[in-house]
Amino acid sequence: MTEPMYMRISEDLRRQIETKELRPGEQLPTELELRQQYDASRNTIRDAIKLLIGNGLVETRPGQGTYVVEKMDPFVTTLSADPGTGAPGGDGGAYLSEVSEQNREAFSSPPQVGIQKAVGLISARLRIPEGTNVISRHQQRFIDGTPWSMQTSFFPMDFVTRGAARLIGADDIQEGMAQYLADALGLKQVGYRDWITVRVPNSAEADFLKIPMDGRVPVFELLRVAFDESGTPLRVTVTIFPTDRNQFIVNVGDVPPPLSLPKEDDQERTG
Amino acid sequence: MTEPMYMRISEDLRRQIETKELRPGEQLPTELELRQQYDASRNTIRDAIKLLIGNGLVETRPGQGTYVVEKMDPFVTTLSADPGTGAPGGDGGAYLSEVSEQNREAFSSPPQVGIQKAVGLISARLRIPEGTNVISRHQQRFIDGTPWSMQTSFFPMDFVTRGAARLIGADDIQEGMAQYLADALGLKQVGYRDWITVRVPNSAEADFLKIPMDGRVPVFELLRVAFDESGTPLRVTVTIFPTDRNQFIVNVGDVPPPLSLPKEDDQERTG
DNA sequence: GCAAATTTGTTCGTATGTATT
DNA sequence: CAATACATACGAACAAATTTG
Repeated sequence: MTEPMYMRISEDLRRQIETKELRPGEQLPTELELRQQYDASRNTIRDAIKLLIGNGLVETRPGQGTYVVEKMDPFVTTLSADPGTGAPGGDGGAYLSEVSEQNREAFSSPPQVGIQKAVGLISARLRIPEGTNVISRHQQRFIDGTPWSMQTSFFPMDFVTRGAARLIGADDIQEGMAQYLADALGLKQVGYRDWITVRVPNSAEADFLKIPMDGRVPVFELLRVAFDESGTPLRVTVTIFPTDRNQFIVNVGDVPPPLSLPKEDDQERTG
Repeated sequence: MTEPMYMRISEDLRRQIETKELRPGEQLPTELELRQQYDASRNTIRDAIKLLIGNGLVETRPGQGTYVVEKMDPFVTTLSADPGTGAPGGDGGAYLSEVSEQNREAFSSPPQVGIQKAVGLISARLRIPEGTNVISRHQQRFIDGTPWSMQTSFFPMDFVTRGAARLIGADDIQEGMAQYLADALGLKQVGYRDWITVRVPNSAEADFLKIPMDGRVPVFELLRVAFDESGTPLRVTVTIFPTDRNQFIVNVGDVPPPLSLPKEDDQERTG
């Protein structure tokens, strides 16, 4: 009796989904039907479904119903690459190639370029005074037509005056940002630091990523600071990924290639 | 008018917190008071507070009230270490030393050791048949008295029969697991792969980590598979971290040491 | 194209349970 | 034990999105 009703309902529905009693793509009973099945109020049913959404097991479509998510393979971003070699995963340059390796169709919107004053976190990470102008480049990304991530990169303004004019152009930099900064300014990127946090989306993020704006689906915030040989920050990139369809992998040392893409989302009870 | 009321209330309260109008540790008005202030129902107030909890800005204490979280510095786990050198962050061995570097007091519960049958994800990652016996070692961890993470490691059963008897002892392995396996079995760990996902906690996790069990605070699930020189998995470790007080850092290539611990949680609007 | 029916989203009100002071 | 405050659960109404006739 100690376990709340919404949790028991959620666990029962989860079991049905994991045992394929409810198949991917299938519609769950409506809230009204579930209310009758479990003899609970509509709000209690909705509390139960919220937990399933947080687990990425179902999605709700207003006006239609609640559906078991198609086992859309989660997109896996590898944060660590062979140091020195190819561009790292998750970064602008490597995005398209990494996606195509997984037999998926990637698309990036043209960059929305702007100039703004660096404040707070951005100025601190770029190590420039608050209020200094910075270039921002914002892109929205899709995989197989599904909105996947939102990325904004920030560069010191003087990169442009020193010769990297394409930074303020609204065109993709095909060769990759690290390569372009090396070519245009002689700045050699030797490493980066990623900082991973989780929070609830703001309304702009929820809107683009097609996730509920009430916080049931959190987002990863990946903040990447790239450095040159002298340890000077070259750029700050913030990427937002919805947690219901994104995962990260970090390889350290010698590791064998993955056997296959993860296909199980099993919740092993580790407690 | 398009933005729901609970969201506008949440944003107003967030502004008050970020401008220190409501100071860390301070109690928010009670739900009843907020209901009067914003002329909203109690459920709407609670929806607004849910978003603040998801952002790690406030916490609710039943019977007491809702409080602005003390700017408990988030614990930052570094997933990538100098390859070859010290034990990696987040793993059992390095946990205590990494924490003390941040001037914090760490404590690990004695391991709860058991033998269970490998199923699903565990057997797949250890590359052993389903149903094979594995050793599990479970620990709960605290920092400065606050529950911080729950970790369970899984080892093939034959490690014990081959000489690693301490694996089934309920004592800490002080020298670190990688070192012990090298000493006892001659198995040399040369790398590992981390796989980061986010989900809602189960009731056991919510109970220990002192987070609401209704999914307002998600958890990181960090799955680490360590490999030896031949690419054979040595162990699988699953660690659960509540997202409201944990962050990860990944360093790739040459990066300068962090200037200081992150102290700002500013939500830069990146959209 | 429009209206009705269906389904989820938001908001209100109320009552009772549980934890803390 | 009583008071306070959050947690759970019930019921109801209207709005917004979608599908169907």
